[in-house]
Amino acid sequence: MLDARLLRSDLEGVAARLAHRGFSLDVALVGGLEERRKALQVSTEQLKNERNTRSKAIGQLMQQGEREAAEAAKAEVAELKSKLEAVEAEFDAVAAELDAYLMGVPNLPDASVPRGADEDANVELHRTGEVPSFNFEVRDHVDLGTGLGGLDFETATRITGTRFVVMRGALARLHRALAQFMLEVHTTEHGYEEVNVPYVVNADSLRGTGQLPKFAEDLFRLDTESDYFLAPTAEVPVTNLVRGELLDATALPLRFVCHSPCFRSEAGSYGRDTRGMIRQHQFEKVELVQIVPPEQSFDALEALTGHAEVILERLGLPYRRVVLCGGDLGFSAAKTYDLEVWLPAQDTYREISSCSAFLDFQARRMQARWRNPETKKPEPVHTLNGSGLAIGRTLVAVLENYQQQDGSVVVPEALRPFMGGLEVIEPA
RNA sequence: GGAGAGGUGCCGGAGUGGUCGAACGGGCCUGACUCGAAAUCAGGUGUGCGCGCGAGCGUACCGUGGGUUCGAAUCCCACCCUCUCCGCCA
Repeated sequence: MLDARLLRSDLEGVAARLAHRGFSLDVALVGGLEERRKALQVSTEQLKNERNTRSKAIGQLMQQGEREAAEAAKAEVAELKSKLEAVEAEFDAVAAELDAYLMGVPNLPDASVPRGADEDANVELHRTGEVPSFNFEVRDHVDLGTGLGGLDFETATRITGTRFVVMRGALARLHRALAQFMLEVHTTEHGYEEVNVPYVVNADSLRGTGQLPKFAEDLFRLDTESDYFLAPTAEVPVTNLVRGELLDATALPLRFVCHSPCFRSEAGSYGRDTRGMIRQHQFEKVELVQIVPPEQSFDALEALTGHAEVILERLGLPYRRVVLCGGDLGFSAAKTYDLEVWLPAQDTYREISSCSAFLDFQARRMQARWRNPETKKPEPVHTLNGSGLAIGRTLVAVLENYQQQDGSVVVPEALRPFMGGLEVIEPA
């Protein structure tokens, strides 16, 4: 949610900034609604004031035993009341319309975000790690995983449907080792508190982080009666830890790391990444979330992205960092770095982590505040999150980058302590 | 799932139709006393929204949402949550 005051004071400026991310703000609509809202709010509050004052007077008349005067006053206020109801109904309608529109308006891109319409305009910032060269025909993770007897897409399809996978044996263990390794690094080296949260979240939480109201079709809803949804990312439950809170300055920054499954309907991505584990309805992720004082936001984004990069580096996976252009920015983000890992079989870099600063956008929706010691006033906190990392895609990257000619896969050294010292996963 | 009790401010806890944003106690902050501290005394101490350059004023908020009423923390309805007991269960 954008700052209503900013919207009022500089509607054109806001529209211009939103245009950078390809969103066209309906200036006439917002301006018109805002004008009506103001007039209606002022007059409803005036009428309420009058009603309250006169009702109190009636109370006094009653106590003084002046029944006739009281009855007369009641009749008058009753008249006032019907007028108030009409104005208030109009105000409610206008306020609801304005609010509904604004809940669908994305965050302002930061000034440092490159211009551009889509991912082609994203800017690569650096590449790290050596892209491996193979003197044999590389296999993709599907062939490798199937050959190792550990990835089974057909059985998953029988159990559930497409875009699910069954992992077995050493690969299931490798998958678990990745999660453990990431949690271990982030908790012991990067100062994150591990949290375990519900994977089913309510609509208020989803509105708070920005998945609702606009992106309902991307979510799995448990049933039409309740407002329960499967979490599409731990960002939702973890960021909402502070929803409605007024935090003391000494409590910040908060850093949370959470390993969780993620559920996405992937509506609208039919035909994309249909092979393998790249795009699944269910996958696991280790998520990093930070709640910080406003002035620390961008430093925290650099730090958090760096924390995710450490995982890639320790695993010896080549990757690059790109900064998303305005047009490729997610709904709630002001600035986003994507980390893309090298996938030999696709001969390209693929997203494995997305790290974003949301500034006060989510906090405003969530009413997550801190007491600024300078102003002594409650102000929205700033939120950030990033994958540290997506586990399924990391598994894909490990398999493909560490494959051997005979179809075996070398276990990256960093993972061996989590796999009982196993060095190589041999074909079944 | 069944039966009962209950949800009030930072905490405890009053308040069952009128001047209640809310007694009282505790906590916290400021000041006085003190060399300093304790104790004591005095004062202060919520949040959202709106209007206003501002001091400030208005409005809303006593689990949530509706309703009754001139007026609701207080009455009515629905829902949510917590606790106790029973049932079931990892």
